[in-house]
Amino acid sequence: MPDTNTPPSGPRRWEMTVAEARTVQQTLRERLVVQPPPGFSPRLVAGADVSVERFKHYGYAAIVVIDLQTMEQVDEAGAAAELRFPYVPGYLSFRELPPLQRCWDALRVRPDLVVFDGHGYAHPRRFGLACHGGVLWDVPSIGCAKNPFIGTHAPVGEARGATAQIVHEGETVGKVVRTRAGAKPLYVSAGHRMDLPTAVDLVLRLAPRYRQPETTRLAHRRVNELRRADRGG
DNA sequence: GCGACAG
DNA sequence: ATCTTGTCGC
Repeated sequence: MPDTNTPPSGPRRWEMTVAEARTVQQTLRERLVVQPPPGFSPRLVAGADVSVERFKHYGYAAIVVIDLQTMEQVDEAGAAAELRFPYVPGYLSFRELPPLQRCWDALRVRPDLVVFDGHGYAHPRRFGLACHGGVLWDVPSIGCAKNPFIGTHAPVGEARGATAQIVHEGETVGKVVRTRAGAKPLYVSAGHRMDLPTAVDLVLRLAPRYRQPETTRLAHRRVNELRRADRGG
């Protein structure tokens, strides 16, 4: 019987079936906090991302931390690891969190917020990657995906800052956010210790110029460096 | 039953 | 996610 990845510490096992993973999601979901801490004003913001070699089961993960005031990087950690869970829509966290966990453990600073490259609350069981990671690490988090997953939404305005609600099963689970005019919008949802308005506000602050939040851009650049540097060596 | 389906 | 160059546009 697999461990349920009980936070905040203890042995965590990732060898499990999709059915078992679903049970883990439903169990951990009860720990999800849907409001940010009182007076939440993050300074250290982390971005997490994973890169996978095509047709391989090897992944390169990275977490990069920036100071929101200066937008400058203040810490970073990377890790290469075998991905022991397949990509199954709805269970992305079980594939990406193991290598990201190693990055998290290696960080020298404790971020006030983590932005994940994937959905959070906008998930079939309301427990996407950002929710799972946030609960495991007990840190406020945001899900910021490049593509839609669940729900429907009205057309998004063309101007930067325009948004549209993502509705699923009669509930607003996230928002489509235009971070840059002329670019595809982002799909934002709350993770742990977070709410939708705060998540949208932070994503726009983190992406003043480019489509993706600065945290995601840096993490993405880092994992690709790790992947390219590893082949041939 | 059929199609859809984060990275 | 990854395979991939140049090219159109602000």
